[in-house]
Amino acid sequence: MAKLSSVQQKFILHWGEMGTRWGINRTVAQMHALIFISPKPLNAEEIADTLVVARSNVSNSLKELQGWGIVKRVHVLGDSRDHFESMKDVWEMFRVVLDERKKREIDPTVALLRDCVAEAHKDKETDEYTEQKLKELADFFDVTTAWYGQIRQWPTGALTKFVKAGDKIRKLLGIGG
Amino acid sequence: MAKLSSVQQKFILHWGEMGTRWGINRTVAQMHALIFISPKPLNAEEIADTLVVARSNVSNSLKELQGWGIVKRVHVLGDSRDHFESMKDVWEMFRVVLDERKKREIDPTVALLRDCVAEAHKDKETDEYTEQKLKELADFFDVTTAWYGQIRQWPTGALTKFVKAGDKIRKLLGIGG
DNA sequence: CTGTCATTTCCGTATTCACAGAACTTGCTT
DNA sequence: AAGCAAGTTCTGTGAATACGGAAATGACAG
Repeated sequence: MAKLSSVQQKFILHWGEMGTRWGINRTVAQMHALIFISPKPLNAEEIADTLVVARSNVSNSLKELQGWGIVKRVHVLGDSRDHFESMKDVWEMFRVVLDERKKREIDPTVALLRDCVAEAHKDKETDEYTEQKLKELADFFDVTTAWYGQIRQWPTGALTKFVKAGDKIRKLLGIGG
Repeated sequence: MAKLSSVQQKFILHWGEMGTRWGINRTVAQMHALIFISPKPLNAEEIADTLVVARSNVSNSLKELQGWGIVKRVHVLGDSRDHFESMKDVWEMFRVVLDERKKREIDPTVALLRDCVAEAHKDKETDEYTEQKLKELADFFDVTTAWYGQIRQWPTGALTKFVKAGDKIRKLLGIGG
């Protein structure tokens, strides 16, 4: 994988750009792309050579990816160096990322919103309207996270079934469409 | 709203941080927070004064927010200046943002992935495994976007019903849990 | 114990991005 | 038609972040 094919390059560059759009460092995302499409575990040097970035950069970015839980350190027989491979299943990979983002970002946000609502209710300076809007936001996150909590444990493939069952679901819930 | 209450400040700052985590400029997110919790439409100067940022910055950020479709220009009787207000309904607001992100980021990604898969299938340099993984990614996005296409048109409140109907849904889809 | 290889940490530089202020444009008012 | 107010665009500066290279640490073999 030292030399990338045109297709591999295209994908890795695009994935890097996607990363930046979602608050993920470009090279972290590129590294993830590379490891994800690699048929075999890669060591740090291979990664650095392939993407033309410094070893130190690779080291830090690998730690980041492992922090997200989507890349794991593995060992290759007869090679003392650390190797890295990606979580293989796409569905599980996104589930892991979403779980992590929920933990890091959504949960603290809901907590803060609840605090704000409580405080706003007491103080005199905060407008009634503001309090209402913050409450709506908090409720929104509560519902969506509860809902995510349900579907996250569906087996892979259930979502496809769900899409196909569209009408039935609507009837079951008694909603228009 | 020229002077912010402690609660308002806390929320606006947090929302700004959240923005950066999701690839949105901090002050753009702060401005959105401010406009969202404001009981009345705000003009550019008020926003600049309240958040202590330059008018030019406000002008650009407002354009950005309008580009996302979650802030609109409105007029106030007896005032020639432009005023701005946020989309009021939280659910619709997030629907709009998700639609936009799908259009800007997901759709082009799927298109690129399909290109990559097709090209990889022809060329000799790209590993079979890589092709397989890219296909899985593309399929993943196809299913999730189709699924989003369904629930995005559910009326507000349907998601709550959905959460409560958890078991029934699972049975209907014939999946374990 | 010593030397080698792999990895991580540290630090200064470089690149990128955000932003303020000025210049410019538009449109209204008289 | 000149002046003013509001809004936008442009440009240089500053801050934040990313990154490369050097130094340090750790792991192992002889």
